[in-house]
Amino acid sequence: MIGIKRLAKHLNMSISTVSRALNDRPDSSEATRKRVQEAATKLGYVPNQSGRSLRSGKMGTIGFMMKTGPEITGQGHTHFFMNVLDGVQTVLLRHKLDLVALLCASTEDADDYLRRVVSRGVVDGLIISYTRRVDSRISFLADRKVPFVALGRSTTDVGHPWIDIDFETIATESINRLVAAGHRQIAITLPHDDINLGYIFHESARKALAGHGLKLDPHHTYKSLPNEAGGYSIAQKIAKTKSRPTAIVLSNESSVIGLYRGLTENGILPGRDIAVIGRDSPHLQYLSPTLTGFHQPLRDLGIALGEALLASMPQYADTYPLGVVRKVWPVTLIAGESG
Amino acid sequence: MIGIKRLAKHLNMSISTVSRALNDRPDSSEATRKRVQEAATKLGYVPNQSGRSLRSGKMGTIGFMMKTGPEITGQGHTHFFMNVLDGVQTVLLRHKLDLVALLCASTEDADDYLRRVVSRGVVDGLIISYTRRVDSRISFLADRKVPFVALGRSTTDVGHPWIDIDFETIATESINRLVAAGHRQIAITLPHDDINLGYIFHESARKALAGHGLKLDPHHTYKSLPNEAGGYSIAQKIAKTKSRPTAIVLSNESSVIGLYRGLTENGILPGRDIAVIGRDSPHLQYLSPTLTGFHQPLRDLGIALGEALLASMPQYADTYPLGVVRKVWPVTLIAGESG
DNA sequence: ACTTTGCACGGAAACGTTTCCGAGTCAACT
DNA sequence: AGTTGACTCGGAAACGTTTCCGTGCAAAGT
Repeated sequence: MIGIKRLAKHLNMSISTVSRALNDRPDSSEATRKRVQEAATKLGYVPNQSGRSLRSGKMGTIGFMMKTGPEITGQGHTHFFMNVLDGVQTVLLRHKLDLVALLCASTEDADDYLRRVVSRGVVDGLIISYTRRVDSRISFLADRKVPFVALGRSTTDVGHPWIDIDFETIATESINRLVAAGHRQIAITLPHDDINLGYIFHESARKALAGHGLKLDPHHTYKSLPNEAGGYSIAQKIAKTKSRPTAIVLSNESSVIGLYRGLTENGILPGRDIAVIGRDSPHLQYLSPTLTGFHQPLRDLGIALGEALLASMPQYADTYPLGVVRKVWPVTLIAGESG
Repeated sequence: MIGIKRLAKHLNMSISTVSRALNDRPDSSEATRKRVQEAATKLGYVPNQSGRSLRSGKMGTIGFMMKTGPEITGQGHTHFFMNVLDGVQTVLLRHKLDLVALLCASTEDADDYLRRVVSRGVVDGLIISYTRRVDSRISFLADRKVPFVALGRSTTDVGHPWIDIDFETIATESINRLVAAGHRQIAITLPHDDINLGYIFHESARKALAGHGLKLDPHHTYKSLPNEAGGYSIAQKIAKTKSRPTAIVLSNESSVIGLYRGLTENGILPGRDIAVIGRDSPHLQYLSPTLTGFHQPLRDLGIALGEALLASMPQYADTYPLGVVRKVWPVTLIAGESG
C-alpha cells in the first residue's frame, strides 16, 4: 500500500503539493496536477480513508437504517426498500458519497443500535425509516446534530426533513372509489405497532367515510403484521365476524397474499364477495383476481430522500440550496379486478 | 466531543495509561481500569474510529455485498438475504464487529463497485453473494488479500472459504420424488445469468434423471429471472409447447408465484396437471395449492457464513481456529399439495 | 545489602492526510 | 527601480489513537 508520502518522494515534490494537486485545490498549477494524478493512477495510489477523515472529520458515507430478520420478510417490504435504496444511491454517487445499509439485527433494540452507530461516528448522515408516531430517534439525532432525513412523518418534530408516501390519498381515494361502487361496510387494516403511517391512514379513512356520512366501525379496523401471515389472520377474522365488511383497504403491500388465501379458503372470493384495494408492488400483478392498488414511484422517492439529506448538509449547499425538505410523494391508482 | 486526551487530563493520568485501561490491556492495574472506565462512561467518551483505525489499520466493519434495484425484487430473494444477514449479524456482534450491507446500485457494475469498496478500505472483511461460475471478484479479493467468504461456490478457486445451499439435494431429491410419483417429462428452471447455482442445479438434475434412465430434454430447461415475472414467462412457454412437461423443479423461491398465475390462466392447474417443486419461503405457504418445497435454514447459514469469515482472519484465531471453511448447507423437503 | 524480576506507568513516535502559514518567483503596475 | 499582487510551493502542525520503550518501584531472589 502506497501512501501520499511515497508518492511525493517519487515525484520529488512536497506532500502538501501532492495533496493539493490530488484534490484539485486552486493553489495548484495545472501542470503539477496532471503530473501528480498520472503518477497516482500509475502507482495505484488510493487515499487512506482513516487518515483523511481523522483530519477532516468527514467519513464520506451515508447510512440507511433498516431491520433484518424473520419478521421483516413481507415481500412488498423488501421490494419497497430495495427500490428506495436504489434511488438514494444514485443521488449520493454523484457526490462521491457511499451508501451503506445499517442493519439492525432482530435481536437488538433499534434505539440502542442507532446510538451505537452514531457514537462510532462512521457516517456523515443518516436516513431512518419505520418512522414512529413518537420517535425518540428524531430528537436524539437532532440533539447530536447528525444530519438526517426520515422516511415517514412523525409527531416528534424538531424541524427535520422528511419524505413520505401520500397515505392520505391512498386512504381517501380508496374509500371514495368503494363508496361510489356502492359499498357501505368498509374495513381497513392498520400496522400492529406505533409506525406513524398507521395513524395517518386511520384518520384519513375516518374522514373520507365521514364525508359520505359513514362511520368507521371499530370492528372493521384490523391490526396486523405487514406480511403474508398478517393478511391471513385478518381473513380468518373476517370470515368469523357476523357483520362482514363488503370491502377492505390494506395499508401495506405484503398482506394481500395471505388475505387472498385466507378469504378463498373460507369461500369468500376477493373481487366478488369482497372488494380489496391496496398498495401496489410488482409481484402483486400475478395475483388472481388482479389487485386494485396504488402505484408508488419508489425510486423517485429514494432520489428525493437523498436530495433532502444533502439539502440539510452545509457542504452541499452549492448544489442543493440549504433548507428543510418535507415532501409527501404522490401515488396513482391502478385499477384491477379486486375492487 | 471528548477525546482520550481530555479524559486523561481529567483523571490526572497519561494518555497511554488511559488507553491501556480502556482496552483492558494486561499491563494495566485493576484499580485504574475501574477508575478510567467509570470516568469514560460518565463523561460520555467514545473512541474515535478514524484515529483508532488509522493507527491499527483495522476498521471494525464487515461488508456484505448485495444489489439494489428493480430486478432484485423477487420476494424470495429478499427474504433470503434478510435472514442470512440476520444470522451473520449475530455472529459479528459478539466480536464487536459491525455489519453493513454494501449496496451496488443497479446502474453500477458489480466488479467496479467492489474495487471501489476495497480501495476505500472501509471494511476489514467481505461477504460476496451471487457467486458466479467464473467470478473475477474472487481472484481480485485474494490478490488484494482482503479476507472474504463467498455465499455460493464457484469454479474460480483460490482456496477461499465459502458456504452454499445444498442444491444437489434439492435437484436430486426433487427428481427422485417426481419419478417415484410416475413422472417422466420433468422440466427444470435455471437462472438467466452466470450465477453458479444454475450449473450445479442443472448438472445434478441431469445426473438424477440419468440414474432413472431418463434424459433432460433441452426444451424442458427454462432460463428466467429469479422473480415473479420470470415464473410467468415460463408458464407461457409451457402452455405453448407441444410436449408439455408433467412436472417442473424450480431453482429459485420467487418465480413460483408468477408460474402459478401463468399456468392457471392457461387452464393448467399446479398439483393436478403439472407437479411443481421449489425452494420454500414463508410467504409461499399462502399459495394454493401449497408448494412442495425445500426448507432452507437461512439464519443458521448466515451464522455459518459469519463464522467462516472470522475463521479466515488471524485476529480471531483464538475463538475460530484458523482455516478455510467450506460447507454445503443442508435442506429439508416439506411436502405440499403441488408435487 | 545487592541484583534480579515483575508490575504499573509516562513519554514519545507513528499511522496518513489536510491545511495554515510563510516564502519564493515572476509579471505588472506605479 | 521599487512595490504590489497573483500564483505555486514547502514546512510543519494537527486530527485521536495505539504501542514501543524506558523508568521507577516494590517484592523476591542471591
